Amino acid sequence: MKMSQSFVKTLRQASSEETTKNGALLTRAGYIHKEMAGIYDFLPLGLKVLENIKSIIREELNQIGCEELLMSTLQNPEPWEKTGRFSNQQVDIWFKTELSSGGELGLAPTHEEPITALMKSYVKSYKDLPISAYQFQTKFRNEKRAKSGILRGREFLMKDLYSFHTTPEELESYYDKIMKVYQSIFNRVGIGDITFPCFASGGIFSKYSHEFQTLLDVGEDTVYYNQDKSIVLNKEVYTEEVLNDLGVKPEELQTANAAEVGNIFKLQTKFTDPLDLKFSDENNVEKVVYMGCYGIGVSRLMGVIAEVYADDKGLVWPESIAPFKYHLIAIGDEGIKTANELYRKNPESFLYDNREGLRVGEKFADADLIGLPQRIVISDKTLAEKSVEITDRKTGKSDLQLLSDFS
RNA sequence: CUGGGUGUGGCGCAGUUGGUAGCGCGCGACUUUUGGGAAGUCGAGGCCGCUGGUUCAAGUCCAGUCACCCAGACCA
Repeated sequence: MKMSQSFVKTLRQASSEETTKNGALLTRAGYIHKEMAGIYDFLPLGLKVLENIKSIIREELNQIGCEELLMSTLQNPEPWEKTGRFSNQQVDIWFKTELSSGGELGLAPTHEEPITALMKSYVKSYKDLPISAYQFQTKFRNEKRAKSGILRGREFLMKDLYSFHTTPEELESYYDKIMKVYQSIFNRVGIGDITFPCFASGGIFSKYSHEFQTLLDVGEDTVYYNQDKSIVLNKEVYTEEVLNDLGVKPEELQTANAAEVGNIFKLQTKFTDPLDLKFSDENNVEKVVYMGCYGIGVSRLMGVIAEVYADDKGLVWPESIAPFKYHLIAIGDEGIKTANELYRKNPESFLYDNREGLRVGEKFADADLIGLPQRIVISDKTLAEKSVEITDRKTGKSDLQLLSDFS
């Protein structure tokens, strides 16, 4: 991408409304634009990061046989009424709207009901199971208090996966499988070492669930963990009973702030029962389908990663999700000529700061702010060595590398 | 939702006891500069969140309303 061709501009100062690193830096660097509290646009660079995260998730899920689909945002109240979740008393974060004919609709805050209803068209026999289907979808939740940049929004991108099984045992082993896949996803996006499966409340679904919590100062959750972090539990389930279940004593636990980046539930028949999703077994006996659901807040994850890696100069992206690998800056006529050639050969790899009339200092500052893994500078100085200068964003270390290595 | 705070050019802010707005950055043009956010000259840009009220006169006072921020509560 050539910066001269982008409508986006970096900002020296973020709006004072952005009080977190992720909100302020993503705004300044031109990744996001705020519409309203908890409602953001993703600009070209931000979209690329989102897409890169999605690709990693997609790869990992497809690898274990999950199928991707895309469901509707507008929700028919009918299946939700069968589980009691259309009522504002039960679920108080609905955005609702209506048809011109007067009928009521909801904007999906999640998709357990519609996907269970959908599966009724396709699940008849034990031969049809198991099924696992996921989507990347914009969810709407009328949060009383949106905050922390893109960490808690009213409109956000979520990956939601649902699995359907013939027995609780099959659900159990699938759940364990997803747990491992999630670890792998969080490793690949660069936060594996500070992200842990965490015992949490099952909410209205079940006694316990697992959250994936990333240790983070601005995280909204408080977690307790032991030394090697093999046991992590959310404050909301910090009771004597739970500590006994897990076999830990209070004095063995430390506390930290954390952000929930994923959550997995064994729903059992919580939804399949009221929505009447059944199958016939080998003996032609009708049974209720067992179900699990597994979420990752994709846009939140982007914010968490920004927050985790950012330094005082700006963003620092892990290479796996960076919008581009290289930030290209040319100095002098010869430098520009060489940079143009380099860019032409492989435009996908470079964010090329070819803006005219800027001093290099500004370009360097913007490169630090935007946070691509490596900055490449081409000038008379480097060309004299038939080289380019490569600076690692994270360590700040510079090296000359032969120009020929890039062709 | 409860408590506190804030709304003034794109962004950050200042506006004394009421007398129809100013600074910095950014933006545009030109000149000189050019390996870490340059300098000069000229210039554009605001019915002060919105509505109503008090007053000869409201950015300033009063009431209402909306939005945003923080803390808490909530969070499938």
